[in-house]
Amino acid sequence: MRIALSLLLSFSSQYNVLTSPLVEDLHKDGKRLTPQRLKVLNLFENIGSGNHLSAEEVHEKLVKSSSKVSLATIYRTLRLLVKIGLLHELELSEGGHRYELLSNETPDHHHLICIRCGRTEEFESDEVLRAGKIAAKINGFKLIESSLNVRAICPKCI
Amino acid sequence: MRIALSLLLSFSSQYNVLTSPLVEDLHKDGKRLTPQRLKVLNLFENIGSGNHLSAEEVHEKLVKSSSKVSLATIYRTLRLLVKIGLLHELELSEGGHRYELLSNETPDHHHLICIRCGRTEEFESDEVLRAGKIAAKINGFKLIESSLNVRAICPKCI
DNA sequence: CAACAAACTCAAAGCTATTCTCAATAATAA
DNA sequence: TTATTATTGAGAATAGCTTTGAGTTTGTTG
Repeated sequence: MRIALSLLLSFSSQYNVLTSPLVEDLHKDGKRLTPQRLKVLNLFENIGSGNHLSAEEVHEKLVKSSSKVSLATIYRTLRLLVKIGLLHELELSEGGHRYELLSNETPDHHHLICIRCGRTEEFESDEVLRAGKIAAKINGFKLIESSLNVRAICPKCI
Repeated sequence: MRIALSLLLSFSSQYNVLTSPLVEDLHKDGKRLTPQRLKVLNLFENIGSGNHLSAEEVHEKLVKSSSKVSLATIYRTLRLLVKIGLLHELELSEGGHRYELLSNETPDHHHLICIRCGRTEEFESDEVLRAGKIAAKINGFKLIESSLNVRAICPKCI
């Protein structure tokens, strides 16, 4: 078991940019780097940024790749990774949160969501960001985040 | 009781544009115009379009104005009014649906939502609509609705 | 006005996403 | 290596919103 983890670690540090900041951030807080946390993070790195998974989907995917991680742990891990700043949490309208890799290169973006299958595409738009900023200012609100959710039906589901 | 309803009806038809189409739509389907349905619709007309209530809020307001309508009925009525096309259903992110009067004069609009108290302001933006339309087209999606939800904190809650 | 299905109320039950519990396990620091 | 203590797994519990059921009331139509 010890050997397996070492392998996992060295593998990760070769291929995953996020592993070492993760380790540091965790240890700073007396937290631990566990195989489960790595598995979740690796999953997001493998599917790449621009993909959005719910806790349930993360769970499914890990189970399918014969990496069983309990759902409770996934919820805990997702929260942790969001706090650390490695994942970004979206709140889509059709119930439930989704998560995506937060990389520095990814600017603020919006989502095109298929209401049938949940497929999500993202796009950027300065105009949209500007509109949100202006609306908040006019009403005296303190802006947190503005996201355009375009509800639509994707080609496969039409 | 019969008298009360007649009064309500004639009152409604003088002041509420929506009552007669409501009656027709209902009867067409063998459905009935009940005082409860009128009360819900009147509430939305009184607060005017541009206000968004959850089922729970509709319930509260009716109870306060000493018009007790059960919560179950409110849920059923809201669904009905949406189906008929008199109300528009929003799905905001922080859980739960909200409803607003759908009038022909109200163009597509977006929402500025206080994440603390739920206060919601609306605004319009052609740029935003255009951005949604373009995104859907590029990805081959069939557009249903695009709404910009600006999550923010309102002056009272800061 | 009477008959009858629709709709109402109240309360209980359902969802569904998330959190909690706690014994068992395992990552870390010394 | 060992002690310490964070973390895990599994399922039960929660929370909030929503729906359903049973029994009663009430629009509506002829």
